[in-house]
Amino acid sequence: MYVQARRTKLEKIREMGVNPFPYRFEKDTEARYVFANFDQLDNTDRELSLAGRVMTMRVMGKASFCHIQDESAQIQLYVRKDDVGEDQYKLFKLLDIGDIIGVTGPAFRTKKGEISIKAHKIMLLSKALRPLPEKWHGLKDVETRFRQRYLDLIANPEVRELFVKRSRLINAMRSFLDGEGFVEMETPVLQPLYGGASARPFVTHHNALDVDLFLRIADELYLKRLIIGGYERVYEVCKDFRNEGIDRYHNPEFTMIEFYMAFADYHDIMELVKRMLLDIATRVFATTEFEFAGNKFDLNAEWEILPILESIKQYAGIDAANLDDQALAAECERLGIEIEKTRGRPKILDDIFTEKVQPNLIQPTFITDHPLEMSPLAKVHRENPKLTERFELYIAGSEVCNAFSELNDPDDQRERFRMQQKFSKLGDEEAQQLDEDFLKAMEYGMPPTGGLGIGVDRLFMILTGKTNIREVILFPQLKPE
RNA sequence: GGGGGUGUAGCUCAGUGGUAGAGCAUCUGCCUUUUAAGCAGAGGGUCGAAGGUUCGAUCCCUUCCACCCUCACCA
Repeated sequence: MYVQARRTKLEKIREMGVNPFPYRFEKDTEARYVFANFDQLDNTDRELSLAGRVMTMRVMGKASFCHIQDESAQIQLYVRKDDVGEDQYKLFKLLDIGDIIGVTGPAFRTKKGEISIKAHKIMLLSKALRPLPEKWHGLKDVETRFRQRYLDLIANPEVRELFVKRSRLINAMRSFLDGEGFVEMETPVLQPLYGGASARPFVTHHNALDVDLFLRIADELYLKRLIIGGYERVYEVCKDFRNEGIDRYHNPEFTMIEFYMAFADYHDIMELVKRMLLDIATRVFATTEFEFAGNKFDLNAEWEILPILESIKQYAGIDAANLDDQALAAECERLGIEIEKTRGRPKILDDIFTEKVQPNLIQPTFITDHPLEMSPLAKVHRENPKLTERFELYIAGSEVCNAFSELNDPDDQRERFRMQQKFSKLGDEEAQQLDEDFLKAMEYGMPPTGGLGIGVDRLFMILTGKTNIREVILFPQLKPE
């Protein structure tokens, strides 16, 4: 019925000889500009052209007010019959909230003190056939907000600003890396083998080749091929796809940024990522202090470096290095940590870590030197053959990134893949695949390299205090209606 | 997958075993500086879906669907 009323108006507008969907409008001013420069604009004859969506209307017999919203702000229009003429005023009365219009006229301040535009000309730019969510209470229903994100963006300016921030954040990362001499590369989304992470993939099919292909779960192995190819600093901002559960920390497609730096080790990467996060936080948010889920942290604080076994000793009181598997399992039971007996020692350690250590890591903390079995792409620790040179950065109890001194010994890499194959046979659906093509590449010689991946959505959540990933992804995955 | 919650007008929300309510939006009339979106009046509902209990269900019961929270799984 709402739609019908609007269609009737649409016909009336057409009968007046007005095209309700014209082609362009010469917009020269943003609403925000008028507010920012009102002192120079007030009481001048300067004609400004603005355009935006009608958000409010107060229509009276011969003079009316409305607000239009453009990308920058909302501004009031004063439309007087004597100023715009009989026909335009008639047209104005046929407008609805939601219509997109252009206006030309000078800026002034009303009796009540609101900065406004006195319309000399009004132009309908697009007729809206459906009513907008109400303006006073706004749009709150989260399902509508996610399913019809455009309504969320129209109704909730802070959401519009949030996604601009997201864009700026990614831009800042690119600009930081570019400044460090990195080059952004593009690697395949469709891969004959999936690799570079432990996760279940999406499978698709290429008809002409008649082969199954996987949507990438990471771009790691391709970026390393580029390091082998002679680029010394590469990165990629990429969408990865993981065929796993959806919850407030996981969306099936998500954004990663990975970078690889030849001749560097994981210590260099720690230093680099710290500089990078400080740089982008300062540039995008103009602060280093944040709060996420009630936890305050400061990127300017000291970033502790804590080997994972040390962290377990410190927070769980378990000296895992000196315990055999049985004793370890007994300790878990004592602490009330449920473990699956079938899982190997690394998984048990991971469970302890997740349960007892991770929630305590509020200030930026590098957790380092993970056991070998957990890290099939990381280089053996130079001082302990059971460990790898790896770190994960934790902030506010969340993992933000994962990095290694990259494994570049092809024979060792082959062994690691074989170990993964064993896990796979034991039923680990996330075990990594043996990639002969990648091994071949490495056999041509890969320089010592440090590499890192940052989950961009997670990082952005932490920096904006959003505790649901759907708040930071424009079109999050939902079940079909 | 388990537990808890939500689903009522375009939007935000009340409510009841006896044919459904408010504010805003919509429609009509009035109005040349209004504004929580002017004043007055009017219209508007498959009460998430299907079944059951009942003389009668939006309300009680069952199943299903979607979303939120939480646990599990999972980076």
